[in-house]
Amino acid sequence: MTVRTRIAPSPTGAPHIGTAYIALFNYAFAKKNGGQFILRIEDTDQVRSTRASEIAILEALRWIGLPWDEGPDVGGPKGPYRQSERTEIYRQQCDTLVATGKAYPCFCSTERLAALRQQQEADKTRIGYDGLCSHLAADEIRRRIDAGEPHVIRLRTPGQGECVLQDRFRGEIRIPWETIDDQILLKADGFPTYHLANVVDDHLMEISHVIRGEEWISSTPKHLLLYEAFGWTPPVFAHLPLLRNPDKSKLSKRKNPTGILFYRQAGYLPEALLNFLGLMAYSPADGNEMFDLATMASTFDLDRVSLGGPIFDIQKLLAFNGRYIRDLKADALLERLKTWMLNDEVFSKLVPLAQPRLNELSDFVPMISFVFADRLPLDAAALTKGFEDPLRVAELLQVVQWEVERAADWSVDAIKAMFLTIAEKEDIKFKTLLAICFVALTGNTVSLPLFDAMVLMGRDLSLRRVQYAQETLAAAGTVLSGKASKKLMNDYELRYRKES
RNA sequence: GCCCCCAUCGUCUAUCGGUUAGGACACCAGGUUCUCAUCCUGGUAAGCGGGGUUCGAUUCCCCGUGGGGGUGCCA
Repeated sequence: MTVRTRIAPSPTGAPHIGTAYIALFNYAFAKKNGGQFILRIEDTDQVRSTRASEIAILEALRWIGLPWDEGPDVGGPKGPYRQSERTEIYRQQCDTLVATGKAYPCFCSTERLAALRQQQEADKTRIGYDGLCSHLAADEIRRRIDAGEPHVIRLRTPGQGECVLQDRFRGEIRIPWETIDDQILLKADGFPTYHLANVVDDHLMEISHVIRGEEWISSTPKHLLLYEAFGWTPPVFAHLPLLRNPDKSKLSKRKNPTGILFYRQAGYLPEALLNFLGLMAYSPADGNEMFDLATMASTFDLDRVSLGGPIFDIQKLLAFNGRYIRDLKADALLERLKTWMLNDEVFSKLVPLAQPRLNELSDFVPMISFVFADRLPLDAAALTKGFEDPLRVAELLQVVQWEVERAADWSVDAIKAMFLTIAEKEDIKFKTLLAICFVALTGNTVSLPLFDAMVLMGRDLSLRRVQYAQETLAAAGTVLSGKASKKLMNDYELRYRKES
């Protein structure tokens, strides 16, 4: 049997470090066995998926150095590799399930579902969908569909007994069927959910081993049930432990830089990052901590994967990165610096911004240096200058962080519009808001045009700077209490999201 | 609440019943160096608790405890 693995990211945001981590293990396992590694884009969420995010994901994976044998850009025999281009396949497959009674149409409204969820929450009996539509008579189903009533397709689950699944790392896992409700397979918009698309694609693309995050264990019974319903042989499942924040929670951008592109921008070497990721939940048999991708791919052993959730410790990554940089020959390092940021492409953007502010040529480098830095030395007092209540600054930075995360587009115009919105909603002068941001983003009260600089630094580094500023305030004792944060978030959701 | 997973230094981990429990990052001390960094040497630091199984448990089993994940017309 040919080993085929895949990484299946969802293009709904900045390419995540966790994606690279899972991809690395899939790649290593496939290559160790002379198999193929496939990239599949899971863009079944029409609302959140963007092409920009997809492009960024491919760019990030390419940068970090994990090549795929088949994918949306390079094609392959089992394409297309973008789920939004395969909807007809899912619909057909789903029809066969409905025809055999293994799945059924459900007409329940989202309102009813929300009420049901609320009720179950109150009764402390969370069991999910109650199966109201699972016993509808055939003629009624016909009638309602013909009437054009919106509906979804649900998978019929056993409701009793238990699902016994084999995890490559953990062995047998037993999950009672009664804890698994009738999962939606096809949404009202005709798009499949992850569960359907994932199973259909893994089968059609002949994926032999599904190496994915631990977060998927609890939905594996649904997947197994689907394989059975289709009469297909399921792949081997291997659930890797999740990367964690220092506080042990699932790695999140709130507490860590999680964007792959942040690491590129901050000046990490892709081979160092990859090596470090390969140390998460894994240790090579020879005990040598420093290894390249080819070595990992040729010696990889699933039996050497450990299951405790590893904390993504930037401190150690930094030390690794330093070793990699120091091991470079000087001329090779120079080349790295050029490809990184020190090149004419970047300078040509910077020169026109700096020129009006130059008196001596030697002013140039100090003026632009913040663009090339990771963390800037910051002074809490400079951030809160002119504000009676420093907590107000902490709030504003938090709002800026959220808006930067959600900005649809990363251009000068979009960033300007973003800040105008914030100034208006926060009832604060544009100028006053920007003063804080100048300090946070550039480390100075006077600097190059902020929005241009932010475009050059990229979203991930800009975001990180805002977080550094928040940390600086926190270190000076200006911290939003848990309660205040929560209130701020609710306020934010209401004022920024609902109306826009 | 319910279901599932996990558990060795602060962190990443080695150990696949018998070890002075090893390495790496961080930290501390010393040395090399015009400073600093690098580099070298040394040091502090761990088997969550309780029951079993066994001649012997960090290792196997059970129960607690702790942490994590899931419980979406998100993946």
